[in-house]
Amino acid sequence: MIKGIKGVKDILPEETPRWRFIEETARRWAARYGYQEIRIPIFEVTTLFARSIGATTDIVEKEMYTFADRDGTSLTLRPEGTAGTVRAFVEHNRAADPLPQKYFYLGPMFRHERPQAGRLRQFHQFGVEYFGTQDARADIEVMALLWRVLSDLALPDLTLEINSLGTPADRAAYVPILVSFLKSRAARLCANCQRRMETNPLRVLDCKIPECRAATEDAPHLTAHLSPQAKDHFDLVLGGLTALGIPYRLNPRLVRGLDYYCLTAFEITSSHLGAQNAVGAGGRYDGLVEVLGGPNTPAVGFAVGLERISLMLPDQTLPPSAPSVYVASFGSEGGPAGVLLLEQLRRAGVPAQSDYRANTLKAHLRQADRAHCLFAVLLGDDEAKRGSALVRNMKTKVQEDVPLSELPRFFLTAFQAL
RNA sequence: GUGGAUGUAGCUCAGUUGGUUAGAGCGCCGGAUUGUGGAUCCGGAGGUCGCGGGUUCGAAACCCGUCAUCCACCCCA
Repeated sequence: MIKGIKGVKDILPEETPRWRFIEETARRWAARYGYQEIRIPIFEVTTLFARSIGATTDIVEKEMYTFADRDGTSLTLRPEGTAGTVRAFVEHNRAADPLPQKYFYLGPMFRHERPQAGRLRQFHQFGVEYFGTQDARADIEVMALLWRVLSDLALPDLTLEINSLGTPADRAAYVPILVSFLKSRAARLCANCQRRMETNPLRVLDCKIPECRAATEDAPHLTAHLSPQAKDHFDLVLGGLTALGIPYRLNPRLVRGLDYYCLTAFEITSSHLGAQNAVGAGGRYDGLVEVLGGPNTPAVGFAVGLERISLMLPDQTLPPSAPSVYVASFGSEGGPAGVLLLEQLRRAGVPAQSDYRANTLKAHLRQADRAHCLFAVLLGDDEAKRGSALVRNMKTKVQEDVPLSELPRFFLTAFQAL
């Protein structure tokens, strides 16, 4: 038996309604905030990701699905959506069009990791990118949009954590201060953090090991070393969140993994997700457009994991499924009449189904029950002869005789009344 | 890439110190009710016991290997 690829899941019909609901909610809120959909390719030239995400990040170093095209060009399945969106922005010279520009995307991403709860090799993200202003209100808007989507979905126990990574210059000035502090505590740090001290000192602050956290308890905070501009920006962002009634928690240890972030960095976590507790994350990446060959264009954005949302989405949040009619036709005259009726109902816009295997009324009604149909149309030879059918309300069991020609209108009005 | 747990019917799981034709519940199909669903009762279909090797008179069970899934580490959405 040929099986699916490790970490790549089928989304079966039982689950597609919840996915559609999540996607529709995301689209609805994106539209309300004035974001337009962009559809970018699922694969790109490898160097795009290496350059934008950062050559030394885990994603680029060991998690990309990379393969050679026939001419030898190295291609990669997209591990995230920002790189492609920015590439499209630059390639189509969108910066020449009026700014700001606000995009959203929705779709599969690929990372070669060991699967785990809330982590797959093909997973799905909803993300937005706001191009063209450094104004803190853009940061606020993006976070508000994310908060609204997740709140609308009634996801439990969400926390918005926020930090400022400062400007690149701020970080350059801060890192030596942090490193010298870490060196003084090196003995108390785990082996990983000892290594991270060299490769990515900021990450040491985000280590989950209690000993490391204790050792870095009184580490100097980046937020205490912000330039005046960065500090102002951060204060405006926090003030804006408060004004909009969006609760947040300052997390000076929060560091985003991707190279391109600056200033605002945020993450929404939930305690209902197991070890992978981040639902979504984002931040500002003012330098990225330029890095990818475009004009200097500030930008903010976020991405959320749809699998992680789905894991948390309470069933009660889902809207009820669309009402449907079951056609229970049988007999030498009822059978053919049922086939016609099915087609007429469907063409009139009434969802209608039947089971062609069923030969008895009992079998038909069992199917109607199982399919949760609101009505069953009982159509045997007697009914076919007189040109009508019995409409049975599956809940109340009340039956009434309705002429065949009037059935489409009958159901349209019945469904409208729901 | 590392560690741990688990692989028996479509699903959830039993299966005694190794011992005949491998079981249950749910689900599915049919009957009891020759034109009325869900409940009940009865019957039926459905299995390379993950795969390969080994030990043994005999393996679902024990050993080795392998694959897969899940969870965790790493990292991240």
